[in-house]
Amino acid sequence: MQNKSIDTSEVKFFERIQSLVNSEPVVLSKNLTRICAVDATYSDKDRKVVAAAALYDNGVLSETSVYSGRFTFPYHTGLFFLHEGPFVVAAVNKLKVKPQLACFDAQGLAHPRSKGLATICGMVLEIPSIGIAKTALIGKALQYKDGLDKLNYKGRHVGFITLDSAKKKLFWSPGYSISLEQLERTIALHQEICLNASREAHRLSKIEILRVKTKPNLH
DNA sequence: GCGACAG
DNA sequence: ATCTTGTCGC
Repeated sequence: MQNKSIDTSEVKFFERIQSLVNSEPVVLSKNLTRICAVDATYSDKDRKVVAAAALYDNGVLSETSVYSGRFTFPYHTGLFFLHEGPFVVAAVNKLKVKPQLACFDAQGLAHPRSKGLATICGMVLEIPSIGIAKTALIGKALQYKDGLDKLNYKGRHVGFITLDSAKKKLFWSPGYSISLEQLERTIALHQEICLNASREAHRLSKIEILRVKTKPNLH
């Protein structure tokens, strides 16, 4: 049901392009203070989408942005970036201050073609990025450290698994211009900021779509 | 071959 | 994710 609106040749075509994506990474800042998260909320009935970004500076919310639009490309597993990417990228671009790290509610490396939305969007933005997903798309858990599992796929380490404050699993994977080692360090040092920013972005996009739905003429 | 499948 | 009411449980 979810992929009936995409032609099989379209799927193959976009998957191929995704596989070929490759770009020189920028460098993750040594002094990481500006971290943003971005999320989107949908109204499937009228195809409206609102993306919201929340920027934290030194652990404090410093700026937010919202982008409202209407989606055309449907959700299709593995091609999520085509569905949501344009909107979350637009929201991050509306921030006046450029983040040093962007967190996406999606996969990065932990993807069948190693390049989920977090990877693609970080590359488009030229901002180092990570994916923090609530469920896994691929891979299995391997015990690693206390409170930190590794996510493995086809014998490869592709990410980490943590538990949030409600003890629900979170699947972290490197996005653009970030190594697994840098991701592990980021989790150790900035996990709470990343999750606070994600919650704030989620909350804002939810609030904003209600406003958009109440005023149909504004979009 | 069949099922699963980020949001 | 969204569409949706009441309901079960800590």
